[in-house]
Amino acid sequence: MKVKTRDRILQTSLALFNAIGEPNVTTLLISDELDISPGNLYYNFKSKGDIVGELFDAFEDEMLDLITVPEDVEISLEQHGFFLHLLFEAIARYRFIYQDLVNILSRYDRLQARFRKLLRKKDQAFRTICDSLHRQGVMTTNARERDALCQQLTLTACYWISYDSLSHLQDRDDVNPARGVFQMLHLLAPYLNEQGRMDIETMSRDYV
Amino acid sequence: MKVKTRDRILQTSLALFNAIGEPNVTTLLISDELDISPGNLYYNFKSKGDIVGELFDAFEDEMLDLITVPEDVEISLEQHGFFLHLLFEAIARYRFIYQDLVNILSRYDRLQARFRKLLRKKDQAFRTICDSLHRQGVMTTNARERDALCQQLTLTACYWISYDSLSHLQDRDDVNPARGVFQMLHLLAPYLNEQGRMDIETMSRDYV
DNA sequence: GTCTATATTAGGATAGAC
DNA sequence: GTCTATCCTAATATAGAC
Repeated sequence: MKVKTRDRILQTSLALFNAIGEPNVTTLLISDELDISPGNLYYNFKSKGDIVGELFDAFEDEMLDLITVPEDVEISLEQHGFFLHLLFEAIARYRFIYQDLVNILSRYDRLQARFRKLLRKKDQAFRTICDSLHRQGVMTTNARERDALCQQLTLTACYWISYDSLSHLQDRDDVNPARGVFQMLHLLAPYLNEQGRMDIETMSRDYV
Repeated sequence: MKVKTRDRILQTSLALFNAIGEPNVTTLLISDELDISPGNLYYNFKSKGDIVGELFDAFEDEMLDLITVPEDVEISLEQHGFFLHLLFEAIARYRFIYQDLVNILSRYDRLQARFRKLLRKKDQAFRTICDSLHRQGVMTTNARERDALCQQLTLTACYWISYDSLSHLQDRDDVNPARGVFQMLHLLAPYLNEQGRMDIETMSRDYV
């Protein structure tokens, strides 16, 4: 059975947004890429903003799924690394949001509060993980250090992909989450015990 | 003597760009704000891109001035704090560049290489400072830690202002550099000796 | 559901009078 | 140097036939 036009529009829009930036993608470009007419596009979506909105819905769903970390189980460093990997993959899939964040949130202002909420939840997730590592004796921080660290993790998760494509003059297409995960783990490193630091080294080696 | 129209255009454009984002500022809005005609604006500047270009020139000058750190003098933690303060002030003055970075660099592509160069120089400046702190025995890192740290400092300097205005639902106008400086110093903290960590605490207290 | 053709705007930019 | 009037283009969106 054929994929519905509506879904093809979403897929192609996402790909184009990620590739050249949402503000640079016109509805005409999307329909051209799909070999359909602009009229057809507008039959399926009331506006370009609706396409963005629906992609954001999907993004939000994936994120919420991911960053809901249970508070009552202990999390190993390795699990944390895996979590980061999934997180950076999800971000990469919807990187258009991150690459023009201020612009997009200012033009589609219903998205602002929702994105902010995700940030807060992400921060909370990192906090839960840090606390778990602390309880296990893998990590040592006081409350202020932990808060600054988690804030730094949230910021880095948010902007790493932009920074990475800026400094590595690479194709906007092939994004390797490994460097991001690596950088995030290195933020934890100074607060880990000897064993933890060694684990991180091992993980980074297996990774690249 | 009156300020030249040309300069007033630059000032007002900068203010508007910072306030609502460069992509949202039309040439008509600029001329309206100044109570001059759009024709007058175009008499002084060939295009909107030229205004952006000239503001970028000024930004580049200020930055180059700032991040040229001498390698043969030792730098105290306090001096480093002062340097960061100046850096964040300069970034705040030209925050429109940072807030729509990908977008602006993609539309005015002559700026890309130049911005990248600034990033590299900034990274270099941090490296010089870290090395000096290391020589003074204030800071201890191996080469890899130092590189990851400097990269993290560069990234944070670049995006802190966006992140800050995102998480603190504040006016885009009043930007306090203190939080940014604070966050940057806290990235160094785990690698400092006892005295250094205490100095940072003192500095952050005096600061807020 | 899909097309073609067209309306509507808005933004960047120019011409020519003063 | 400054203004008014206007042009050009590109982008969003709609109408109506098939």
